[in-house]
Amino acid sequence: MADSSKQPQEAEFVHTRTSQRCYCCLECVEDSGELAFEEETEPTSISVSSLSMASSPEDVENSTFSGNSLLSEFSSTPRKRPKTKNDKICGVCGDRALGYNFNAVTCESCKAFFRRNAFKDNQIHCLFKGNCAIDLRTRRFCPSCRLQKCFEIGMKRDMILDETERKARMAKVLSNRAKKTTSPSHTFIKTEPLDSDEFRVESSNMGSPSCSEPMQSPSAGSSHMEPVEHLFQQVPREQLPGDPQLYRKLSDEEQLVLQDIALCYETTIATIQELEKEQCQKENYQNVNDLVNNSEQCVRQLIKFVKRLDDFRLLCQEDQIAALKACVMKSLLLRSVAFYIMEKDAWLTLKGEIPTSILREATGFSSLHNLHVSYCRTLKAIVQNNFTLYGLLQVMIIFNPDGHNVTDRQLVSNLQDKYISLLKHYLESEYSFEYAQEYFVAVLDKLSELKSLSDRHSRILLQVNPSQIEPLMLEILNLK
DNA sequence: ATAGCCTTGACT
DNA sequence: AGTCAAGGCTAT
Repeated sequence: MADSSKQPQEAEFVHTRTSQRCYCCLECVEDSGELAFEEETEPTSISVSSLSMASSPEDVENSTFSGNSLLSEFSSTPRKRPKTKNDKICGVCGDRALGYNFNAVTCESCKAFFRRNAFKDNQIHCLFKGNCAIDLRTRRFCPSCRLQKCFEIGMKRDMILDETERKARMAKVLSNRAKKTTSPSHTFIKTEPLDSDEFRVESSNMGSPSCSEPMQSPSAGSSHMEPVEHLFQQVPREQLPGDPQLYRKLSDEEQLVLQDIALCYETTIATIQELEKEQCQKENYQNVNDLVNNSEQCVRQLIKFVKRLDDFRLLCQEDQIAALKACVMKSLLLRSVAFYIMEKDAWLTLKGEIPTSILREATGFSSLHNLHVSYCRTLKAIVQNNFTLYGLLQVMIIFNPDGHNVTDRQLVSNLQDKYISLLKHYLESEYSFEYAQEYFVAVLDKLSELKSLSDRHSRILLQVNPSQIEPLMLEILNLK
């Protein structure tokens, strides 16, 4: 999903992806974004939207600048590309440029510079007045001003692949290489499994990969947990009917959408799994402020996910923001399920495994803790590590017609319907018409349950001290 | 650390 | 097949 599917311009991005995968191709082909892109004639303008104070979307995502606005995250300010191959000039230093790098025309060296330094903006400082001239000769002298100029011309640091995406990319390269030398039978992501161990964590990282194991370690035996035998029981694979007629045959388009969603969700969730498992650092989770701030990475991943979701672009900008804000808490909860380790009653986080008890200790609410853990266990029993299901759930959460401040509720509802239907089809294709029903009901049941749990969590936000909350979280949770 | 070159996958 | 835009490698 990483790679060059990340296109430099929002308008083009929509078109590129939708022209192949989206249900609404006709609309997308003639999408006004594409037309606007062609008609735009001011190549060097830096759009200053009256609605947006941020100069670039990554201001939002990384929240290190002031004046953030989520609006800028979804606004497209297309610039026309240079007409010919050879008249490209690096927008940073004026050196010869070969093409777009991270959304702006730059030379190779500024491209590499940006890749190395885009996330160090608060570590490097100008030794002069912060307005050093940057040209081919002086570009090395002041990294701070060079980086600032990179941002000014529109370079986007969220286009730099993160560790997970890089690994995915390398995995693909290696897999292709292997294919060339050996047999060609390899699928990168399957959409079948509920019993899978293709949770692509290195096997040792998650303890036992099979969460359906009816075992509970002694350390996990808290009283609030349902016994495993009360959890959703999957139909053993050998019990499923053998006759292909009893399964739905997904259309090519449905398969593509499902694959896309699964991969999207997987890549935005896998970062943490790649990290080495360290000892728990409970001191990082002492109060609600810490809980909120430690969720920032998940919110960034959520933003990445929605940005890759074709249908999300069908919403107007205001609804995109509204839908995003409205789904944050539920999305975080869903992620907590994905990161939940049943055997240990813990979550895998950036800082290692954290026992779920931190939720009780940080908030002071053991009832909330019980509810949350119970939710993790019950949903995990259903979804296990199936990214297709997580992805579908995430999409259905995003397209919530009841979302606060959403204006075009009918459109949002229609989009949700589409994915509910896709979920049903998917389950029918995996578990047969006979068994799909109970999965379907179970999944939707958990989806509706999410609302009350999310409301409970939202209430503890009253405890936060806004002055101690990261800007992105302040904005997205409306804590300002 | 920088910058040029190379390899690669996605897309046209 | 060609183009584009990612990341990797490596001499400086």
